[in-house]
Amino acid sequence: MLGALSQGTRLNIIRHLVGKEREGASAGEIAEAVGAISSKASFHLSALERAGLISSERRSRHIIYRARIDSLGALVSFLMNDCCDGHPDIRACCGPAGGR
Amino acid sequence: MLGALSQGTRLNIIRHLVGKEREGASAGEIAEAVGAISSKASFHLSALERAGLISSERRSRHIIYRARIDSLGALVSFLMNDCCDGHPDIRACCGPAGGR
DNA sequence: TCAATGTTTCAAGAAAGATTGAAATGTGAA
DNA sequence: TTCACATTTCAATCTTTCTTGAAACATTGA
Repeated sequence: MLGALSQGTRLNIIRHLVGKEREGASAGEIAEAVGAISSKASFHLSALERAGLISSERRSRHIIYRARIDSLGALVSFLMNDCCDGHPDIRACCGPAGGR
Repeated sequence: MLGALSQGTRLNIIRHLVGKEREGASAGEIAEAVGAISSKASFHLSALERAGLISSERRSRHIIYRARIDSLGALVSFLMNDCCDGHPDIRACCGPAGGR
C-alpha cells in the first residue's frame, strides 16, 4: 500500500476518489481529472486496486472506481501502531478530532 | 516519505529506531538488527535521511541515527488530512486514544 | 451486424531503485 | 605513525517501475 501511494499520479487518483466517496468515478473521468492518457490511468488504477486501496465495478460501458476507506484507515493504523508502535506524539498529530 | 517507507529493509529500520527513540542506534547496530550488510544498510539509511524520516549525528567512530518522530507525525497527518481529506472513518482508525 | 465508445492489454524503451563487494574515508588508540 | 574499526562511496549488475502508442476487448445502440 505504501508503495502504491508513493507515486504522484496514484496519489492524485486517491485524492480524487476520496472526494467522491459515494459516487466513485469512471476510469475516463479519473484520467481526465489527473491529466493522464487512458493507458496510463489504467495502469495506475490497476496498481491501486492490486494494493487494495480502491475497488472497481462495471456499470455498463463504464468502470466505476471507488476509494476503499477501510484500507486507507488500515494503512494509517499500520503506520501509527505497527510501524510507530503507537507513539503518543505521532497519535497526537491527528488533531483534537481524532479518536472515536 | 511514502516512497522511503515502501521498502522492507527501510520499514524495519524505522521500526528499530522508533523503539529506541532516545538513544538512537549506530549504523552497525542497525545493520545487524535488520540483517543487512553495511553498504546495504548505509544505502537505505541515506534514503531515509534524504526523505527526512531519520537524523544522524557522529559520535566518535559511530554514527548514531534517530527516528524523526515529527516527520512521522507529519506523514500520518498528511495521509489523514491532505490525502484523505480528514475523512472521519479514517480518523477513527487511530483508536480511542487518538487526539490530544 | 456494424459502428461508436470506454477501457484494458501489450510490447518496447526509458528511468529509477536495490544489491553486492571492493575501495575509500574518517576516527581513535597503541 | 600505524593499525584497526565504523561507515560510506563507488561501479557494476539486476530488477522493477513508468510511460507511450497501438491493438484488443467489452458494451451499447442504430
